[in-house]
Amino acid sequence: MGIRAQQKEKTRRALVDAAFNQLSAERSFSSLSLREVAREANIAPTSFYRHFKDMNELGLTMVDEGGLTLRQMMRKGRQRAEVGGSVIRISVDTFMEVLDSNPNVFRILLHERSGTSAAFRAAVAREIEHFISELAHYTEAKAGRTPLLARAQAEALVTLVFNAGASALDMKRADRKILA
Amino acid sequence: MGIRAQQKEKTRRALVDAAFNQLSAERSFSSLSLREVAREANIAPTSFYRHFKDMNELGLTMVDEGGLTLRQMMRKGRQRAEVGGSVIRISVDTFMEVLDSNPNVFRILLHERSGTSAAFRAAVAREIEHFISELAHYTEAKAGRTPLLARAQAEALVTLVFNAGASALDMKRADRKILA
DNA sequence: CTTTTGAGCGTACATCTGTAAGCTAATTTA
DNA sequence: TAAATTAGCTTACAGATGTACGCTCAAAAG
Repeated sequence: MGIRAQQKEKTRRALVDAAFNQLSAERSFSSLSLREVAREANIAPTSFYRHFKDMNELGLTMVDEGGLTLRQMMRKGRQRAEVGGSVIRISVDTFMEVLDSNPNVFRILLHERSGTSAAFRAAVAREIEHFISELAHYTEAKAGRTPLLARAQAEALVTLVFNAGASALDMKRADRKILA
Repeated sequence: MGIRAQQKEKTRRALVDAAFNQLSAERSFSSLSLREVAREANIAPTSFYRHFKDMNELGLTMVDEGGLTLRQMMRKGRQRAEVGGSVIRISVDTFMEVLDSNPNVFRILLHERSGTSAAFRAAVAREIEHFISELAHYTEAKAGRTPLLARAQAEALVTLVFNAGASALDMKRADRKILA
């Protein structure tokens, strides 16, 4: 990759990271302005357009990237669990760890799931679907579930964990343990 | 009530209604501006302050009012069901009707549940808690559930229905029937 | 009847927003 | 080496926002 493309990628990353860093319990993606993100990334507002058509495009990138990150962490968790223990227990625990280390990644999925952009909602739904099918395939292969049951259980688990995750975001560590 | 208080109440209603009417799949409460709401209610922007301290206060009023409306409709549904039929079936059907006739009331609860204001999230959580305990009391009294089981079932049902409701918002009537 | 209150208005202002236009300078291409 | 490309910048502008201030005039209070 040429010097030029390399630098461009770096700035693009700075934009994505800046946006993720600005997310918090009090700040949703849709409340971020293009200028704020550019400021945090240390580029001129108008340079933003060299990387994304608009804030919407940035947001969709973040949803995709965030979903991928989350899935990778969950996969890592399941691998660690190969040794033994219930899939559910492991999944829940891993998820709680994710919540602790990457709250903003979860936040954007959670918030935009019920957001105002149909494209966002669809993107989040797609990511959640990935979670479900990965988990279902896992229990099918490892625990010998029938496809139908595996799917149904995975769906229920992901829905529950997602909702519980939302509550957990507002909790202190001690209360999270009880919730888990 | 004096003429004056009467007129004030009328304007206040106009504000709340204006805000509800501006909600849609593409427009969340937090994206509404004070000026937009005032415009829709046909008052000067600065007159808004005669009724609410800020947009936040309006929003909390809407969450409270919306939650109340929803609960009343669900109660009506259960009464209609006294004649016979499963509580679950009736609850789900009633809820779908509500979604059809008052989508914006549901929208604000759904969206602000994962919103950026802790006060909003708490308010929504309180409303959901109301739903749960009302349903639990009902099944306890009518179907003879033990308190613990009634509570657990009510919690699960409300969570599931709420999530399903979110999906249903994006569906056409035919698909909603399948979901129900 | 006189005084006080307060809902609603108009004006004004500082601040922020997205984005258009055009330049610069370094990299890439030919 | 010369020409073309392009990431990032500066300047600029029109529009929107929240809200301070002070006025009016009808209703309420005394």
